[in-house]
Order: sequence, then structure tokens, then C-alpha cells
Amino acid sequence: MQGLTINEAAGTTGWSARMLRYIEQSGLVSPERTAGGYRIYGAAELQRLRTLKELLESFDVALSDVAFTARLAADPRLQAAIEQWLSATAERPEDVDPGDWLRFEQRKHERLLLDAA
Amino acid sequence: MQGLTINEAAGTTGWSARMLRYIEQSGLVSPERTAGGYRIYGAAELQRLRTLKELLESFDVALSDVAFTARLAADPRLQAAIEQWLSATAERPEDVDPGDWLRFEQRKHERLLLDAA
DNA sequence: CCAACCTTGACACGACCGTGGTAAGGTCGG
DNA sequence: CCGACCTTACCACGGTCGTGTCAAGGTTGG
Repeated sequence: MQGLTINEAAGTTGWSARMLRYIEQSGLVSPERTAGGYRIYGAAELQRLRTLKELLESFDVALSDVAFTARLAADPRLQAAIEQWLSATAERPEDVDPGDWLRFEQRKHERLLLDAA
Repeated sequence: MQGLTINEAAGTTGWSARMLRYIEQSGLVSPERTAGGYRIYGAAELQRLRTLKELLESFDVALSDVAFTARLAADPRLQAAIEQWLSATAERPEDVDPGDWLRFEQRKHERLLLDAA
């Protein structure tokens, strides 16, 4: 076997088995499979899952954001197009309220925080 | 006045007035205001709105994706964290099915295309 | 002053995200 | 062989995105 099954991996990473399947579907962590189709998580995958969790939590980023960044990294044409568009804004950086998109990006979480208060 | 009001801007850019307000809220295009609070779109804003529309349509990208990329560009710490995490996957690029996250990213649109067919 | 336009705020709605669950069936190891 | 585990495929649910619309009230320009 030499690797963990999905529920064992869930136990040591903090994700649920359901989420491990979802993460695989998003293309971010894809474990090997046994001949019968069982997912087998090796040390590398376990490490990636743990750091992924940390990344999402410490920066308040969504899974889909990381997936999109992967798409960006793999498609230089797209990356160039977006960065070029953004750089046109940067022409007058003093006009941009830096809290603007930040609040937009994190609106959902602000609500959660407010509800908790 | 020397600029277009929101409905005039909507007419020449192809966006709806509603979406122009939404785009402003996302921090991507923020027009000046009159003393009374009216939005005034100048040539620069109009151009940005048109190219934004083109960008979203030709690359099948969401508004929130561009907003997230802006957040990335403005937060090097976040950008570095995500890119570092992604680069660990790239260690074994031959193991990654490039259509995987691509299909994940565009699942919604595939459905639309299928429905249309 | 006034008609035409703008503002914010709210409700609505379908589609998608993140997540849990359950059902029907296949695989593992002893 | 068999119990424990895994697989995929669905339904559900609250929350967010993108978008329209409507109400109540303020601004603009002649």
C-alpha cells in the first residue's frame, strides 16, 4: 500500500474526505490510484494538503482563487492580458483607494466577523 | 460636465448602468464624481470599461478573477505564498493532466454550451 | 421651478462554491 | 469469504456572483 487511504489522509490533514475529492477535482492535489481505483496519498500529497489549508486560512483565500492562479500561471497569454489591463489603472495609483477592492474581496468574511461580534 | 453620466457611459461601453456601479464597487473602474455625487466617466474610464469587457469575454474570465488578480498584484506576500505552493506541484509536471483544472475552471460554461447544443 | 436624470438600498433570481450526506456498488486484507 | 473501507453519483443547503428592477429621495440644467 505504502500510502494513506482517503479517510486516513483526511485524519492527518484536517480536511474531510469529501473535500479531498473536491480538491482533486479542482486539479490542486491529485493522488495516485490503486489498480482498483482507491486514492493513495503519499507524503508529498499530505504535505501539500496541509500547506494548502494553511495558505487558505492565513490569507483568507478561496480554493477557486488558487485554482485560478494556477490557470494564470499556465496561460501566459491570459496572465499578460490581465496584468496589462491592471497596469493601466496603476498609472494613477494615488487615485485608487487601496481598501476598495480589498473590502470587496473580503466582504463575505467581514459579514461573518460582524455576525460573530 | 466634460464626461459622460452613467447611462451615457453604459450606452457607449455595452455594460448596463447596474454593472458599472458593480464594477466600481469591485474597485476595477472608479469614475470621478460631481459635487452632487453623480458619476462622471471620462475617456480613460470608457476605454478601460471597453477593454475590460473584451478581456472577460475573450478569455472567459470572471470579474471576480480580475479583482483577485488585482489583490495578488497589490499583495506580494500573498502572491509569493501562492506561487510557491503552486511551484511544488510543478516538480512533476508530467503527472498533471493539464485539462483537469481547466475543466474545473470552465465547468459552468461547458454546461451552458452543452445546453445550447 | 421642474422634468429628466442620478443616487443608494433593497429584493429577487439563477448559477456556482464549499460542504455534508446518502445510496448503490466495487475493493482491500486477513 | 467477508467486514470494513473505498468508489462515483446524486440531493441539499447556505452563501456569493452577476444581473435586473423598483422605491424613495437628491442633482442637473435650462
